[in-house]
Amino acid sequence: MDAFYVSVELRRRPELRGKPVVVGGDGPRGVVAAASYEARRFGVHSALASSIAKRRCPHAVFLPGDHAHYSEVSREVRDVFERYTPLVEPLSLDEAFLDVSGSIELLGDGPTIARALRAAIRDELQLGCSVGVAPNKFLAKLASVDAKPRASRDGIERGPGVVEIVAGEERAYLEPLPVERLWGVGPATLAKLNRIGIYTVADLTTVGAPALAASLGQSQARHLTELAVGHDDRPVEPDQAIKSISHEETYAEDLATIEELRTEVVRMSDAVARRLRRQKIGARTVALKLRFTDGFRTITRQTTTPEPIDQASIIAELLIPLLEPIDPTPGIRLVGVSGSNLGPVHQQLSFDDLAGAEPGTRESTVDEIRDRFGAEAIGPASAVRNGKLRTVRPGAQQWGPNQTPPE
DNA sequence: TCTGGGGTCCTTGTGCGA
DNA sequence: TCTGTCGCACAAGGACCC
Repeated sequence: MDAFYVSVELRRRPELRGKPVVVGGDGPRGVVAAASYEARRFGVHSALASSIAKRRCPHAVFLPGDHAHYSEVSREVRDVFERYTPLVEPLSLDEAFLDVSGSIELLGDGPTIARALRAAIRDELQLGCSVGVAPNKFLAKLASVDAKPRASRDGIERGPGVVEIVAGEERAYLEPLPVERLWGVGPATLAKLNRIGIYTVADLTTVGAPALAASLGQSQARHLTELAVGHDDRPVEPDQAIKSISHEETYAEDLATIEELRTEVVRMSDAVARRLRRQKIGARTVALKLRFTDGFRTITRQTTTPEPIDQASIIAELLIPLLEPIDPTPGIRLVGVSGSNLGPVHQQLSFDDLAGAEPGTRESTVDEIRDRFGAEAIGPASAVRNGKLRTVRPGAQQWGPNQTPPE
Protein backbone atom coordinates (compact mmCIF):
# COMPACT_ATOMS: atom_id res chain seq x y z
CA MET A 1 0.00 0.00 0.00
CA ASP A 2 1.25 3.53 -0.75
CA ALA A 3 1.73 5.67 2.39
CA PHE A 4 -0.90 3.43 4.00
CA TYR A 5 -1.57 5.15 7.35
CA VAL A 6 -1.66 8.58 5.72
CA SER A 7 -3.92 7.38 2.90
CA VAL A 8 -6.36 5.88 5.43
CA GLU A 9 -6.42 9.19 7.33
CA LEU A 10 -7.04 11.16 4.11
CA ARG A 11 -10.21 9.12 3.49
CA ARG A 12 -11.61 10.58 6.75
CA ARG A 13 -9.98 14.01 6.29
CA PRO A 14 -10.24 14.76 2.54
CA GLU A 15 -9.53 18.45 3.23
CA LEU A 16 -5.90 17.40 3.92
CA ARG A 17 -5.37 15.96 0.43
CA GLY A 18 -2.39 17.53 -1.37
CA LYS A 19 -0.89 18.77 1.91
CA PRO A 20 2.13 17.49 3.83
CA VAL A 21 0.65 15.07 6.39
CA VAL A 22 2.57 13.00 8.91
CA VAL A 23 1.19 10.14 11.03
CA GLY A 24 3.22 9.30 14.11
CA GLY A 25 4.12 10.26 17.65
CA ASP A 26 4.33 13.99 18.23
CA GLY A 27 5.93 13.76 21.68
CA PRO A 28 9.59 14.48 22.41
CA ARG A 29 10.55 10.85 21.69
CA GLY A 30 8.07 10.14 18.91
CA VAL A 31 8.86 8.90 15.44
CA VAL A 32 7.18 9.20 12.03
CA ALA A 33 5.09 6.15 11.10
CA ALA A 34 4.10 7.40 7.65
CA ALA A 35 4.46 10.59 5.63
CA SER A 36 2.44 11.80 2.65
CA TYR A 37 4.41 12.24 -0.56
CA GLU A 38 4.03 16.01 -0.10
CA ALA A 39 5.84 15.69 3.26
CA ARG A 40 8.45 13.36 1.77
CA ARG A 41 9.51 16.17 -0.56
CA PHE A 42 10.95 17.84 2.56
CA GLY A 43 12.97 14.80 3.59
CA VAL A 44 10.39 13.44 6.03
CA HIS A 45 10.18 9.64 6.02
CA SER A 46 9.05 6.81 8.28
CA ALA A 47 11.19 6.09 11.37
CA LEU A 48 12.50 9.66 11.35
CA ALA A 49 12.47 11.32 14.80
CA SER A 50 9.38 13.55 14.95
CA SER A 51 11.47 16.40 16.32
CA ILE A 52 13.57 16.33 13.12
CA ALA A 53 10.47 15.93 10.95
CA LYS A 54 8.98 19.08 12.49
CA ARG A 55 12.17 20.96 11.80
CA ARG A 56 12.28 19.81 8.18
CA CYS A 57 8.61 20.41 7.50
CA PRO A 58 7.16 22.81 10.11
CA HIS A 59 3.93 23.32 8.16
CA ALA A 60 3.07 19.58 8.03
CA VAL A 61 -0.12 18.39 9.72
CA PHE A 62 0.79 15.83 12.42
CA LEU A 63 -1.82 13.16 13.17
CA PRO A 64 -1.50 10.83 16.17
CA GLY A 65 -2.31 7.56 14.38
CA ASP A 66 -5.11 5.11 15.02
CA HIS A 67 -3.72 1.60 15.01
CA ALA A 68 -7.07 -0.09 15.61
CA HIS A 69 -8.59 1.64 12.58
CA TYR A 70 -5.63 0.77 10.35
CA SER A 71 -6.03 -2.88 11.39
CA GLU A 72 -9.68 -2.80 10.32
CA VAL A 73 -8.84 -1.27 6.94
CA SER A 74 -6.01 -3.77 6.54
CA ARG A 75 -8.60 -6.53 6.96
CA GLU A 76 -10.74 -4.96 4.19
CA VAL A 77 -7.70 -4.85 1.90
CA ARG A 78 -7.00 -8.51 2.63
CA ASP A 79 -10.58 -9.42 1.79
CA VAL A 80 -10.00 -7.91 -1.68
CA PHE A 81 -6.72 -9.84 -2.06
CA GLU A 82 -8.48 -13.09 -1.21
CA ARG A 83 -10.84 -12.68 -4.16
CA TYR A 84 -7.82 -13.25 -6.40
CA THR A 85 -6.16 -16.14 -4.55
CA PRO A 86 -6.51 -17.95 -1.21
CA LEU A 87 -2.71 -17.90 -0.91
CA VAL A 88 -2.23 -14.53 0.81
CA GLU A 89 0.62 -14.09 3.28
CA PRO A 90 0.40 -10.76 5.15
CA LEU A 91 3.82 -9.24 5.78
CA SER A 92 2.54 -6.30 7.82
CA LEU A 93 -0.64 -4.22 8.02
CA ASP A 94 0.06 -2.74 4.59
CA GLU A 95 1.89 -5.43 2.63
CA ALA A 96 1.22 -8.99 1.56
CA PHE A 97 2.52 -11.66 -0.75
CA LEU A 98 -0.01 -13.29 -3.09
CA ASP A 99 0.71 -16.55 -4.91
CA VAL A 100 -1.50 -16.22 -8.01
CA SER A 101 -0.01 -19.10 -9.98
CA GLY A 102 -3.26 -21.05 -9.55
CA SER A 103 -5.42 -18.13 -10.71
CA ILE A 104 -3.72 -17.34 -14.03
CA GLU A 105 -5.87 -19.63 -16.15
CA LEU A 106 -9.04 -18.01 -14.82
CA LEU A 107 -8.00 -14.37 -14.32
CA GLY A 108 -5.13 -13.73 -16.73
CA ASP A 109 -1.37 -13.39 -16.28
CA GLY A 110 0.41 -11.74 -13.33
CA PRO A 111 0.37 -8.14 -14.59
CA THR A 112 -3.32 -8.48 -15.60
CA ILE A 113 -4.23 -9.66 -12.10
CA ALA A 114 -2.06 -6.89 -10.60
CA ARG A 115 -3.88 -4.19 -12.57
CA ALA A 116 -7.29 -5.59 -11.63
CA LEU A 117 -6.25 -5.69 -7.98
CA ARG A 118 -5.06 -2.08 -8.01
CA ALA A 119 -8.29 -0.93 -9.63
CA ALA A 120 -10.40 -2.79 -7.05
CA ILE A 121 -8.46 -1.32 -4.10
CA ARG A 122 -8.70 2.15 -5.61
CA ASP A 123 -12.42 1.99 -6.52
CA GLU A 124 -13.72 0.13 -3.47
CA LEU A 125 -11.43 1.38 -0.71
CA GLN A 126 -10.15 4.71 -2.13
CA LEU A 127 -6.56 3.62 -1.43
CA GLY A 128 -3.48 3.47 -3.63
CA CYS A 129 -1.27 0.43 -3.91
CA SER A 130 1.69 -0.70 -5.97
CA VAL A 131 2.31 -4.24 -7.13
CA GLY A 132 5.45 -6.17 -7.99
CA VAL A 133 5.01 -9.24 -10.19
CA ALA A 134 7.87 -11.76 -10.17
CA PRO A 135 8.75 -15.46 -9.95
CA ASN A 136 9.50 -15.26 -6.18
CA LYS A 137 8.83 -13.24 -3.01
CA PHE A 138 12.14 -11.38 -2.87
CA LEU A 139 11.87 -10.14 -6.47
CA ALA A 140 8.18 -9.29 -6.11
CA LYS A 141 8.95 -7.15 -3.07
CA LEU A 142 11.77 -5.41 -4.93
CA ALA A 143 9.55 -4.74 -7.95
CA SER A 144 6.73 -3.41 -5.75
CA VAL A 145 9.07 -0.75 -4.35
CA ASP A 146 10.00 0.30 -7.90
CA ALA A 147 6.28 0.49 -8.75
CA LYS A 148 5.62 3.11 -6.06
CA PRO A 149 5.36 6.87 -6.50
CA ARG A 150 8.53 8.82 -5.71
CA ALA A 151 8.93 12.20 -4.05
CA SER A 152 11.92 14.50 -4.43
CA ARG A 153 12.57 18.19 -3.86
CA ASP A 154 11.49 18.81 -7.48
CA GLY A 155 8.09 17.14 -7.20
CA ILE A 156 6.16 13.90 -7.00
CA GLU A 157 6.44 11.25 -9.71
CA ARG A 158 3.41 9.02 -10.04
CA GLY A 159 5.22 5.68 -10.44
CA PRO A 160 4.24 2.84 -12.79
CA GLY A 161 1.91 1.10 -10.29
CA VAL A 162 2.80 -2.38 -11.58
CA VAL A 163 6.34 -3.58 -12.25
CA GLU A 164 7.12 -7.07 -13.52
CA ILE A 165 10.42 -8.91 -13.32
CA VAL A 166 10.22 -11.64 -15.96
CA ALA A 167 11.85 -15.03 -15.36
CA GLY A 168 15.24 -15.09 -17.08
CA GLU A 169 15.78 -11.35 -16.60
CA GLU A 170 16.39 -11.45 -12.85
CA ARG A 171 20.12 -10.80 -13.01
CA ALA A 172 19.84 -7.94 -15.49
CA TYR A 173 17.33 -6.27 -13.13
CA LEU A 174 19.37 -6.88 -9.97
CA GLU A 175 22.96 -6.20 -10.95
CA PRO A 176 22.86 -2.39 -11.30
CA LEU A 177 21.04 -1.96 -7.96
CA PRO A 178 22.83 -0.70 -4.83
CA VAL A 179 23.55 -3.67 -2.59
CA GLU A 180 21.39 -2.28 0.25
CA ARG A 181 18.33 -3.11 -1.85
CA LEU A 182 18.89 -6.77 -0.94
CA TRP A 183 16.63 -8.08 1.84
CA GLY A 184 18.75 -8.23 5.00
CA VAL A 185 21.28 -5.51 4.16
CA GLY A 186 20.84 -2.71 6.67
CA PRO A 187 23.33 -0.08 7.84
CA ALA A 188 25.61 -2.53 9.71
CA THR A 189 25.89 -5.05 6.87
CA LEU A 190 26.26 -2.29 4.29
CA ALA A 191 29.28 -0.91 6.16
CA LYS A 192 30.89 -4.37 6.18
CA LEU A 193 30.22 -4.84 2.45
CA ASN A 194 31.57 -1.39 1.59
CA ARG A 195 34.72 -2.22 3.53
CA ILE A 196 35.48 -5.07 1.09
CA GLY A 197 34.60 -2.99 -1.96
CA ILE A 198 31.00 -4.11 -2.52
CA TYR A 199 28.59 -1.34 -3.48
CA THR A 200 26.27 -2.91 -6.06
CA VAL A 201 24.57 -6.28 -6.47
CA ALA A 202 26.94 -6.92 -9.41
CA ASP A 203 29.94 -6.39 -7.06
CA LEU A 204 28.48 -9.02 -4.76
CA THR A 205 28.27 -11.62 -7.51
CA THR A 206 31.95 -11.22 -8.40
CA VAL A 207 33.45 -11.45 -4.90
CA GLY A 208 34.51 -14.94 -3.80
CA ALA A 209 32.43 -16.89 -1.28
CA PRO A 210 35.30 -17.18 1.27
CA ALA A 211 35.83 -13.39 1.35
CA LEU A 212 32.13 -12.78 1.81
CA ALA A 213 31.83 -15.42 4.53
CA ALA A 214 34.84 -13.95 6.35
CA SER A 215 33.07 -10.58 6.48
CA LEU A 216 29.50 -11.61 7.18
CA GLY A 217 29.52 -15.20 8.44
CA GLN A 218 28.47 -18.32 6.51
CA SER A 219 24.73 -17.96 6.89
CA GLN A 220 24.35 -14.35 5.83
CA ALA A 221 26.92 -14.74 3.02
CA ARG A 222 24.97 -17.67 1.57
CA HIS A 223 21.68 -15.79 1.93
CA LEU A 224 22.93 -12.70 0.08
CA THR A 225 24.68 -14.73 -2.63
CA GLU A 226 21.37 -16.44 -3.40
CA LEU A 227 19.38 -13.17 -3.45
CA ALA A 228 21.98 -11.47 -5.65
CA VAL A 229 21.21 -13.87 -8.49
CA GLY A 230 17.47 -13.72 -7.88
CA HIS A 231 17.10 -17.07 -6.08
CA ASP A 232 14.47 -17.27 -3.33
CA ASP A 233 12.52 -20.49 -2.83
CA ARG A 234 10.44 -19.45 0.20
CA PRO A 235 6.79 -20.35 -0.46
CA VAL A 236 3.87 -18.01 0.18
CA GLU A 237 2.53 -19.23 3.53
CA PRO A 238 -0.94 -17.96 4.44
CA ASP A 239 -1.13 -19.25 8.03
CA GLN A 240 2.07 -18.29 9.78
CA ALA A 241 2.03 -19.11 13.50
CA ILE A 242 3.17 -16.25 15.72
CA LYS A 243 6.41 -16.91 17.59
CA SER A 244 6.41 -14.19 20.24
CA ILE A 245 4.18 -11.58 21.85
CA SER A 246 5.62 -8.43 23.37
CA HIS A 247 4.72 -5.05 24.72
CA GLU A 248 7.10 -2.17 25.28
CA GLU A 249 6.82 1.53 26.00
CA THR A 250 9.14 4.49 25.78
CA TYR A 251 8.61 7.14 28.46
CA ALA A 252 8.57 10.86 27.93
CA GLU A 253 10.46 11.11 31.23
CA ASP A 254 13.11 8.59 32.32
CA LEU A 255 12.52 6.08 35.08
CA ALA A 256 15.29 6.00 37.68
CA THR A 257 14.22 3.74 40.56
CA ILE A 258 13.72 -0.02 40.91
CA GLU A 259 10.28 0.72 42.37
CA GLU A 260 9.17 2.49 39.15
CA LEU A 261 10.59 -0.33 37.05
CA ARG A 262 8.70 -2.91 39.12
CA THR A 263 5.43 -1.04 38.58
CA GLU A 264 6.02 -0.91 34.83
CA VAL A 265 6.99 -4.59 34.63
CA VAL A 266 3.66 -5.46 36.30
CA ARG A 267 1.76 -3.31 33.75
CA MET A 268 3.61 -4.78 30.76
CA SER A 269 3.22 -8.34 32.07
CA ASP A 270 -0.51 -7.71 32.36
CA ALA A 271 -0.64 -6.54 28.72
CA VAL A 272 1.37 -9.48 27.40
CA ALA A 273 -0.56 -12.03 29.47
CA ARG A 274 -3.86 -10.69 28.19
CA ARG A 275 -2.75 -11.03 24.60
CA LEU A 276 -1.43 -14.54 25.26
CA ARG A 277 -4.82 -15.56 26.68
CA ARG A 278 -6.58 -13.99 23.69
CA GLN A 279 -4.48 -16.17 21.41
CA LYS A 280 -5.17 -19.14 23.73
CA ILE A 281 -1.45 -19.70 24.08
CA GLY A 282 1.25 -19.49 26.73
CA ALA A 283 4.94 -18.56 26.78
CA ARG A 284 7.72 -20.71 28.20
CA THR A 285 10.29 -17.94 27.86
CA VAL A 286 9.59 -14.51 29.29
CA ALA A 287 11.97 -11.62 28.77
CA LEU A 288 12.57 -8.16 30.11
CA LYS A 289 13.99 -5.36 27.99
CA LEU A 290 15.39 -2.09 29.29
CA ARG A 291 16.82 0.79 27.28
CA PHE A 292 19.06 3.27 29.06
CA THR A 293 19.00 6.93 28.13
CA ASP A 294 22.79 7.18 28.01
CA GLY A 295 23.94 5.98 24.61
CA PHE A 296 20.64 4.28 23.76
CA ARG A 297 22.08 1.11 25.37
CA THR A 298 19.61 -1.82 25.49
CA ILE A 299 19.83 -4.88 27.72
CA THR A 300 17.61 -7.96 27.85
CA ARG A 301 17.18 -10.57 30.58
CA GLN A 302 15.14 -13.71 30.12
CA THR A 303 14.08 -16.83 31.94
CA THR A 304 12.43 -20.05 30.83
CA THR A 305 9.84 -22.14 32.67
CA PRO A 306 9.08 -25.85 32.20
CA GLU A 307 5.47 -25.14 31.09
CA PRO A 308 3.90 -22.34 29.00
CA ILE A 309 2.29 -19.62 31.15
CA ASP A 310 -0.34 -16.95 30.43
CA GLN A 311 -0.88 -15.38 33.87
CA ALA A 312 0.36 -11.83 34.45
CA SER A 313 1.14 -12.48 38.11
CA ILE A 314 3.50 -15.34 37.24
CA ILE A 315 5.20 -13.43 34.42
CA ALA A 316 5.81 -10.47 36.73
CA GLU A 317 7.03 -12.70 39.58
CA LEU A 318 9.54 -14.27 37.19
CA LEU A 319 10.79 -10.96 35.78
CA ILE A 320 10.98 -8.75 38.87
CA PRO A 321 13.94 -10.65 40.41
CA LEU A 322 15.84 -10.05 37.15
CA LEU A 323 15.57 -6.31 37.83
CA GLU A 324 17.35 -6.49 41.17
CA PRO A 325 21.01 -6.42 39.98
CA ILE A 326 20.31 -3.56 37.57
CA ASP A 327 21.23 0.03 38.41
CA PRO A 328 18.52 2.30 36.96
CA THR A 329 20.06 5.57 38.13
CA PRO A 330 21.54 6.51 34.69
CA GLY A 331 17.89 6.71 33.55
CA ILE A 332 15.67 4.17 31.75
CA ARG A 333 13.71 5.40 28.70
CA LEU A 334 12.04 2.11 27.69
CA VAL A 335 10.67 -0.96 29.43
CA GLY A 336 9.47 -4.03 27.53
CA VAL A 337 8.16 -7.49 28.34
CA SER A 338 7.92 -10.34 25.86
CA GLY A 339 6.84 -13.96 25.79
CA SER A 340 8.25 -16.51 23.34
CA ASN A 341 8.68 -20.26 23.04
CA LEU A 342 4.89 -20.36 22.69
CA GLY A 343 2.74 -23.41 23.27
CA PRO A 344 -0.59 -24.59 24.64
CA VAL A 345 -1.21 -23.83 28.32
CA HIS A 346 -1.87 -26.72 30.66
CA GLN A 347 -3.46 -26.18 34.02
CA GLN A 348 -1.24 -23.94 36.08
CA LEU A 349 -1.13 -22.58 39.58
CA SER A 350 -0.63 -18.84 40.01
CA PHE A 351 0.18 -16.97 43.17
CA ASP A 352 -3.45 -15.82 43.17
CA ASP A 353 -4.58 -19.42 43.04
CA LEU A 354 -2.63 -20.20 46.18
CA ALA A 355 -5.02 -17.76 47.90
CA GLY A 356 -7.89 -20.08 47.17
CA ALA A 357 -9.31 -19.38 43.71
CA GLU A 358 -9.62 -22.06 41.01
CA PRO A 359 -6.50 -22.25 38.84
CA GLY A 360 -6.46 -19.50 36.19
CA THR A 361 -9.97 -18.27 36.93
CA ARG A 362 -8.96 -14.91 38.40
CA GLU A 363 -7.24 -13.49 35.29
CA SER A 364 -9.86 -14.79 32.88
CA THR A 365 -12.46 -13.03 35.03
CA VAL A 366 -10.38 -9.86 34.66
CA ASP A 367 -10.48 -10.36 30.87
CA GLU A 368 -14.28 -10.66 30.96
CA ILE A 369 -14.62 -7.48 33.02
CA ARG A 370 -12.42 -5.60 30.55
CA ASP A 371 -14.32 -6.96 27.57
CA ARG A 372 -17.60 -5.76 29.08
CA PHE A 373 -16.60 -2.48 30.73
CA GLY A 374 -13.38 -1.39 28.98
CA ALA A 375 -9.67 -1.58 29.71
CA GLU A 376 -9.89 1.11 32.39
CA ALA A 377 -12.34 -0.94 34.48
CA ILE A 378 -9.76 -3.14 36.21
CA GLY A 379 -5.98 -3.53 36.42
CA PRO A 380 -3.01 -4.01 38.73
CA ALA A 381 -3.21 -1.82 41.87
CA SER A 382 0.39 -0.72 41.30
CA ALA A 383 -0.66 0.82 37.96
CA VAL A 384 -2.89 3.39 39.68
CA ARG A 385 -1.44 6.90 39.71
CA ASN A 386 -3.27 9.94 41.09
CA GLY A 387 -6.38 7.82 41.51
CA LYS A 388 -6.42 6.81 37.83
CA LEU A 389 -5.58 3.42 36.31
CA ARG A 390 -2.83 3.56 33.69
CA THR A 391 -3.89 0.99 31.15
CA VAL A 392 -2.15 -0.60 28.18
CA ARG A 393 -3.98 -0.69 24.88
CA PRO A 394 -2.06 -2.56 22.15
CA GLY A 395 -0.91 -0.13 19.50
CA ALA A 396 -2.17 2.90 21.40
CA GLN A 397 1.32 4.23 21.91
CA GLN A 398 2.77 2.78 18.76
CA TRP A 399 4.92 5.72 17.78
CA GLY A 400 6.31 7.02 21.03
CA PRO A 401 5.06 8.71 24.17
CA ASN A 402 2.29 11.27 23.85
CA GLN A 403 3.00 14.96 23.92
CA THR A 404 0.81 15.29 27.01
CA PRO A 405 1.47 12.31 29.26
CA PRO A 406 -1.50 10.82 31.16
CA GLU A 407 -1.93 12.15 34.69
C1' DT B 1 16.57 19.18 20.41
C1' DC B 2 17.41 11.78 17.52
C1' DT B 3 16.26 7.37 17.20
C1' DG B 4 8.71 3.78 18.48
C1' DG B 5 6.68 -0.73 18.69
C1' DG B 6 6.08 -5.41 17.28
C1' DG B 7 8.10 -8.76 15.25
C1' DT B 8 11.89 -12.49 13.09
C1' DC B 9 16.29 -14.52 12.62
C1' DC B 10 21.18 -15.11 13.52
C1' DT B 11 25.56 -15.25 16.21
C1' DT B 12 28.16 -15.92 20.18
C1' DG B 13 29.04 -17.50 24.73
C1' DT B 14 28.18 -20.66 28.42
C1' DG B 15 26.78 -24.57 31.15
C1' DC B 16 25.83 -29.31 31.22
C1' DG B 17 25.53 -34.24 30.31
C1' DA B 18 27.28 -38.01 27.63
C1' DT C 1 39.93 -39.89 37.73
C1' DC C 2 40.98 -36.29 34.67
C1' DT C 3 40.55 -33.92 30.33
C1' DG C 4 38.76 -32.94 25.92
C1' DT C 5 34.95 -32.53 22.90
C1' DC C 6 30.53 -32.87 20.99
C1' DG C 7 25.74 -31.66 20.89
C1' DC C 8 22.18 -29.34 22.95
C1' DA C 9 19.57 -25.80 25.30
C1' DC C 10 19.51 -21.46 26.87
C1' DA C 11 20.78 -16.50 27.47
C1' DA C 12 22.10 -12.17 25.61
C1' DG C 13 22.78 -9.13 22.08
C1' DG C 14 22.65 -7.48 17.33
C1' DA C 15 20.66 -6.70 12.86
C1' DC C 16 16.90 -6.26 10.16
C1' DC C 17 12.01 -5.76 8.58
C1' DC C 18 7.56 -2.83 8.29
